[in-house]
Amino acid sequence: MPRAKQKVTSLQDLADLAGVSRATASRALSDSSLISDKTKSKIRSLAQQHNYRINERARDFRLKRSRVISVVFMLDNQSEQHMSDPFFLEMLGGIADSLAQHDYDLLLAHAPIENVEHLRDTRVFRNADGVIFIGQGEQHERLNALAAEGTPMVIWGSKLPDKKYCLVGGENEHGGYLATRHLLKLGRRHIALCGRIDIPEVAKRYRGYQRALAEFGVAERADLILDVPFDMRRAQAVFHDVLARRIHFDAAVCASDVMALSAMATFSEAGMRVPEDIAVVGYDDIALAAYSRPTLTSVRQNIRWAGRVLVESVLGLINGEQVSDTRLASTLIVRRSCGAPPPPPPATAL
Amino acid sequence: MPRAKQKVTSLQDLADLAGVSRATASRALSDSSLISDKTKSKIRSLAQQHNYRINERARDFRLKRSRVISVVFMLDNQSEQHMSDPFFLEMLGGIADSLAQHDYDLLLAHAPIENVEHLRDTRVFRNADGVIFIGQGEQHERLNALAAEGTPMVIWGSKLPDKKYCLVGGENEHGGYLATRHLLKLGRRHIALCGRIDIPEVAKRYRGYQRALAEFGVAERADLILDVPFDMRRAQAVFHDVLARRIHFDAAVCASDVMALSAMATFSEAGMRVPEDIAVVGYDDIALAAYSRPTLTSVRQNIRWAGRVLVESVLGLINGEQVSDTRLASTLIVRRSCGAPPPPPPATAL
DNA sequence: GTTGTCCTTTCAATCGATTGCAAACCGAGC
DNA sequence: GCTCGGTTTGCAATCGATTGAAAGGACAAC
Repeated sequence: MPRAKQKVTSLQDLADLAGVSRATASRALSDSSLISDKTKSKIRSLAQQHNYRINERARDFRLKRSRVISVVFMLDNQSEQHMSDPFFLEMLGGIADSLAQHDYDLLLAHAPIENVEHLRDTRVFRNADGVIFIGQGEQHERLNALAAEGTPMVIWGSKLPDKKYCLVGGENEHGGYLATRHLLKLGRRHIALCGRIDIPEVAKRYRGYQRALAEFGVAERADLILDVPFDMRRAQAVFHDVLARRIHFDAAVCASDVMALSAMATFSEAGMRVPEDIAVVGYDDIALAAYSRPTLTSVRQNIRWAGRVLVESVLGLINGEQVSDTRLASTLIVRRSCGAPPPPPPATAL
Repeated sequence: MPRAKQKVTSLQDLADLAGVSRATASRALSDSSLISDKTKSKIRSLAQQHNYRINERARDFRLKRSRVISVVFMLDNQSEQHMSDPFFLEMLGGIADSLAQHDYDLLLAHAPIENVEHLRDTRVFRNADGVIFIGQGEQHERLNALAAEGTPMVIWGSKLPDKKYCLVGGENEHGGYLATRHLLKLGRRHIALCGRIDIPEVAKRYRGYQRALAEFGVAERADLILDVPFDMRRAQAVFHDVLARRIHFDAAVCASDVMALSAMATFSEAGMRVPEDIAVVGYDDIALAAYSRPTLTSVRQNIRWAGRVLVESVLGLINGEQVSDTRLASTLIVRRSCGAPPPPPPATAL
C-alpha cells in the first residue's frame, strides 16, 4: 500500500526517502552497474510509489544536450502563404512521430530561401542538438558553410557537387523521367516542364525529363521549360501568362501536386479540357491528389518514411556515427483519368 | 579593432574578461538598475566583441521555465494519415510564427482522440510552460481535469457547459448557418450535413444548420445528418455508402474543405453533376479550395490569425494574466461555380 | 589482529545561469 | 579622521541532475 504521498520532485527528495545519497539514487535509476540490485529495486519502487519523474531539462542541462532537433523549411522568398503545401505537413508529421519515438523535441522554423546563415546564431542552431532542413533552396554554399561548423545536420534535397552535408532525397532524376515517359507513352509530344530549375531537386527532374524526351526522339523546346514557383498564387499567374502567350503544348510535368492542381484549374478555366487537351502529371502524390477531378497522376515519394530516415540520420550524426546519404525510391502512381484518351496513338520509339 | 577572439562561452568567461564577477555580468546583460551605466556598456561591448551569447537553456533551467509550448493535435482515432488536412498546417504555421516571435519553442505532439489524460506525465506537459490543443475531440471532461492541474492551457474548439479551460474558437453556429443559408438561397431544399456531431464544433454548426432550415421553413430530415469522419479515406467510404442507399439530397454542408473535396470527387465519380445535381459547401477555406474544379464555396476562418491568438492567450496565462475566451469571425466565401445553376428558382421564405 | 580485496555507497565538483544579502567604495558632512 | 548614505559590486546559495574519485564495509586470508 503506497504511503501517503508527499511531493517528491527532485532526486534529493527521493534519495532522502530511501536513506541514500543523491548519487546512489541517480545511479539506481540509470541502471548503473555500480549499484546493487537490492538498492536499485528499493529506489525504483519508491520512485514508482511517489510518482517521481526525473527532471529531463535538468539532466539535459547537465549533459549539455537539449534533445531538441530543429526542422527548417526552406520557403520561397515572397510567398505569402508560408507553408500551405500538404507535402510539408506530411513530411513534418513523419519527422514529428519519429522524433517523439526517440524522445526528442522538435523546434519548428522556416528560413527565407535567400539566407540560412543567419540561423547560426539563433535558437534554431544554438538550442538544438541537430538540424533538419527541408529543401536546399538555392543555398548549397551556405549550407556547406553551416555544416562545416560541426552541428549535426541533415538535408532533404538533391545531391550536388562539393556537398559537405548529409543528404536524404528522392530519386528526382528517375521521377522526372517516369513522369515524362508516362506522357510520351500516351502520345504527347509537347510536354511542358513546370518548376524552378534553379532548385536542385527540380534540376534533377529536368534531367530525367530530357532523358525521356531523348529516348522517344522528341526535341526539347526551350519555351516549354516554364519557371513556375511553388507558391500557388504565383504559380497560377505564370500559367495564365503562358496561356496568354499562346504557347502550344499538350501536357505538363509539374514539380508538385499543388502546382499540378493549380495548373489543371487554370487550364480548364481557360476552356481547355484536362486531360484531353492538356494532360498533367504531378509530384509527391499528396492525399488530395486522389480526390481531385480529374484525378491526378503523380510521382509518389514516401514522405512519411522520408521523415523517419531524416530523423534517424541526424540522430546517427549526433551519436557520432558515420552516416551516409540515402536515396528513397520514387514510383509513378497512374490514375485513370489522366490517361484516358490519348489523342494520337502511342508512337513507340523506345 | 576586436582583439583576438578566444572562446567566451560562459558568463564566467565574460566576467573574467571584464574584471568583474559573474553576478555583475549577469546583471549588466539583463539591464539591472543595480549596475552603473559605465559597467554595463563595458560588459555589453565586450560581449559583442567576443560574440558571446547567453546560454538560454541554462537560464531557463535556473528560472524553472522551458520556453516551450506544446501543440497537441487531436486526431481521429483510426485515421492512418495522421494529419493530412492542410487546415492543420495552416494553423501550425500561424502558431509557429507567433511562438518564434516571442522566443518560444514548439513541441509538436498528437494525441489519440480517446484519451488525452496520459499526456499529463509525458514531456508534452512536463517539459512545457504551456499547452495548446487543436480540437477538443470528445474529451471535454478530460481536458477539464488537465486544466485543473494548473498547467497553462488553451484549446481551439467550441464552448461547452462547465468548461474550465481557456478557449479560442470560430463562430461555428454562425458558420453552419451561413453555409446552409447559402444553399437554401440557391433553392436547395434537401441539404445534407456532413460531419461528426459528437464533436463540439460540428455540433454548433449543426445548430446553425437547423436555424437556417427553420428560417426557410424547411423540415429537417434525420437521414441527411451524415456521420462523416474527417479522415479522407473513411469519409469517402461513408459517401459511397450514402449513395448506395439512394438517399436523395441536392446539397451538402461539409465540416471541412477536405471532406467537401472528397464528397465532390465521390459524387461526380458516381455520375452526378456538381454543383448542378449536388451543391457542396466546405469549411475552412483552405488554399486549395480555390483551385478545385468546380471551385469550392467555403466558410472561412482566419486560421493563421487563430494561431496567433492561441499563442497570445497561452502566454498570457503563463504570465498570470486573466485571459478570456476569444471567438473569431467566420465569413462565407462564395465561389461562382457552386452557385451557377440553381435547379428550382429561389423560394424566398425569409 | 591486521591487511588486502572487492563491492557498494558517498563526497563534492560541475553544467551556466540568477539573485538576496553583505561588503566595498566614494564623496560629503561633521 | 571618522561616520554616514547611497551607489556599485561581490559572495555564495540555488536550480536538479551526473560522475570521477575517495571512503566505507564485509569478508577472507595470513
